[in-house]
Amino acid sequence: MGAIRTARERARAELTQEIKNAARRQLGEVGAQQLSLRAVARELGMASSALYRYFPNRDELLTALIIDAYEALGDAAEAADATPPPGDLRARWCTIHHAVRDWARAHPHEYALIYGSPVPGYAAPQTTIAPAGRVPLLLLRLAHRAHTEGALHPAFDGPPLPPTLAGQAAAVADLMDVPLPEPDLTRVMVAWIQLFGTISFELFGQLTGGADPADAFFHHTTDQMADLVGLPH
Amino acid sequence: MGAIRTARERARAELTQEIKNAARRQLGEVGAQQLSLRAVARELGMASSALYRYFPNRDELLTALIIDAYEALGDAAEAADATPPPGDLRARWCTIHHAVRDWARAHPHEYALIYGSPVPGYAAPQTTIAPAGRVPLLLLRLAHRAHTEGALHPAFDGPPLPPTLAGQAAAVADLMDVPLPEPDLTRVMVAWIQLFGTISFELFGQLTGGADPADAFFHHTTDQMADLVGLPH
DNA sequence: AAGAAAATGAGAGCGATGCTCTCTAGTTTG
DNA sequence: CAAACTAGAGAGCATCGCTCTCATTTTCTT
Repeated sequence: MGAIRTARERARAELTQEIKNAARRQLGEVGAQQLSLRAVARELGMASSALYRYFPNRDELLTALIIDAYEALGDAAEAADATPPPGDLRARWCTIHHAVRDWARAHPHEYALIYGSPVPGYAAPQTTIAPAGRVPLLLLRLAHRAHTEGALHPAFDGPPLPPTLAGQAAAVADLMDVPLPEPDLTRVMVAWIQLFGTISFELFGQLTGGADPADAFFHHTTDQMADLVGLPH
Repeated sequence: MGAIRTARERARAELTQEIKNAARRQLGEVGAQQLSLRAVARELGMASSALYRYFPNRDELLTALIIDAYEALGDAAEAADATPPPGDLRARWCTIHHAVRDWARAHPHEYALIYGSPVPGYAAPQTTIAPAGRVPLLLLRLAHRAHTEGALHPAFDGPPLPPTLAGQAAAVADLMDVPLPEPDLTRVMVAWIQLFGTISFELFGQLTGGADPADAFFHHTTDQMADLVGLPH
């Protein structure tokens, strides 16, 4: 399967990559809105119509970039997660958080592509769901390990879960294969939203005039969310 | 100043409004990306070039819509805030949260315009800052009133504030004219980010397969954040 | 090995966009 | 009333996404 048989297939795979690379470069320069197939073709020295042999339309190219971005972010988070001692769950939690933020600030347009407003009339295809779940999965597993070690002690209980929410949380636990009690899982979801909410606000300028630069605030909320979730010190 | 002198000025003011209205209608139908000046001009029965007498370019039109959207959201939040008994701070908190979510779901494209990824190469002009602060200001004032009544009791303290963050929080308190202790103000910021982070995730499809529909989750986190901030029951 | 089939790339072209320029008709101001 | 200003229309430019056709090259089948 991995082996590429004919020369044509090899050339096709390479050109597909080169197109994505050129597109990603332009994405970083002018943003998704201005990304133009013709400009990509120009950069590669080919006719614009030839691009349509590789991507049926502009949206499909963007979708490919979206998936790549999710994977790159997932890679960055997992690589960072491997740095601290595996048993130091809080250090791993914080390291992941900062890795996500660092990646977002290093690739703002790619971040905007996956966590900004989706292209209108564009529904995220099934293929994006799995890669999009990598970061929350990391966080869930950390909490789960703390839980199995009996070391998960949330800062406060909060209101009890209504049945609907408990059911959804159980479904997520099942889907992700992370058997965490519903209230704990819900708290991780809150922390997950806080993580990306903070980064989005920072990148999209909502923090301007408030907590900008946001380093201190981000560091603080990362810790606070670890407390909320209940990771040990 | 409010009085419009000449017939020409009156006509200009009206046409400016009609252009914005038509643009807002199209925004709701096709989204910001596809919003076309020519289509707006067509709808109004005028030449596309005539639009440029009113808005120097497409971005300026969008900026006008952005400001209107912030104001509409602020109006919705303030109107909702006036519903519960003024002394029931927790009810007001929850009502504001739900009003913001309801407005966002009723006007997803306008929400995406102000809380999605900003148009690339587009910096939010100064004129958007004040209207953008209306919702967080409401939340801050609620917390402040609870504080002056001695009724603000956060669910947990969390880590102590580093000096940088304390300074920024103090600056916000000063700017917003809400003299709230820095740790309390920081907690309100967390809740504010949680509010918009949750709505963005819901609207932009990140919750798909997890907490979707998000009613139960949203209700729960609203309450949880009220606990975190320390509003009385 | 030879011929059929499939994939690839180039070019022209369509309808549409944002925006500029020029010209005309009308309004306001001194 | 005349000069200055303003609003609108129309033509035009460069660009875009995308389609269609045609020639060339590669692969598959016999």
